[in-house]
Amino acid sequence: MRTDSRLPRVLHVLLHLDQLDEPVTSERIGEMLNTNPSLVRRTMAGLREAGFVRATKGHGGGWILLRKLTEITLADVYSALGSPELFAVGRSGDAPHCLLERSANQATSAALEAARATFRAELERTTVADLVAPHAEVIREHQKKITGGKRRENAG
Amino acid sequence: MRTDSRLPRVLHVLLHLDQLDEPVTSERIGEMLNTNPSLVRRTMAGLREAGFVRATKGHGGGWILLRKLTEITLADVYSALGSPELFAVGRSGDAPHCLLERSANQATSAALEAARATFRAELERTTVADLVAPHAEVIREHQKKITGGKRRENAG
DNA sequence: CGTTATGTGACTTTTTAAGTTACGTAATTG
DNA sequence: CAATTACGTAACTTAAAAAGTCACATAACG
Repeated sequence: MRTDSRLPRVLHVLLHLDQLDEPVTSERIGEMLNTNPSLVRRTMAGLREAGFVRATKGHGGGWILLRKLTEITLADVYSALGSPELFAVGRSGDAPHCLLERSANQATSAALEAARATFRAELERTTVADLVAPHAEVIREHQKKITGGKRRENAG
Repeated sequence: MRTDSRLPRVLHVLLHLDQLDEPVTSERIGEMLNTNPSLVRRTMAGLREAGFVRATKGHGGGWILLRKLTEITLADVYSALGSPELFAVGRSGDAPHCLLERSANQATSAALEAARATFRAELERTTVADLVAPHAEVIREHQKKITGGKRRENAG
């Protein structure tokens, strides 16, 4: 399969939504992600169902954040995407008859599950707000330029 | 892409090779793996180049183990396969211009790299011989039946 | 020499995310 | 109300990589 890039993509979107007070259309998000609105809507659907964002229709509609980024972990986001398959490597078959094949599968699974646990732990201990913490200053500068005089409250 | 099952497959093969004193043809290995000889040869090529096995041509030819399974770690095997891409999940692009996208990518990469390190560590601390340690007794019994009275071949 | 078996290149199949198209539904504006 | 905007979603196409297949050259053995 092609590499699944939904996680970094929606993280990217959440960070942008946090910077903009008005609803952002799928069209504009599509430009940010270099893709089209329909795919954006499909990808964001999980986040909507999870209650992290809301999408409104009609004029002035689009996507808005419902929760602070400090209250959303990467694990939450990953789950909202349906917990996509993490690995490109896997077992050789389901419940094979051969004992040796089962041993080979078990060993492979053990290593993969250990890796998955590390991945989950890493996602769980990181909030979306944490992503930009290292760049907080740069981003704040950048945001000033964008929003000009308008006042804005930053989550995180 | 389809799930990469080369690691468990070659582990399975190594375990079988360890049980059989004579060279095993790609044809027979193909039966064990439910695939065809050509794919077996391609998959095993890395193990040959790494010096773990040798393939001999002609009558009575086939694959034999060159090293003890206690001396081969799963990490060795994985490397011999060319260290296939572990993850189905990945970043969203290469060196994106947008700062927020980069942050999203970095966070994703951080979690993936942590998971990869765990995977590697797990592979490194396991030898191929370890895989069957839990089943040593059962396998020893099984092997007796196979090599016992009749000279007979093991399926799958 | 004939048979067996590997080594390898070229091609097809399979699988799944990504991408695309189309259209229904809902909300806002005039 | 009508037009426009924007989401929601179904259906389809594209892309990429492992798996699978086929063909054939090469080498070893008897």
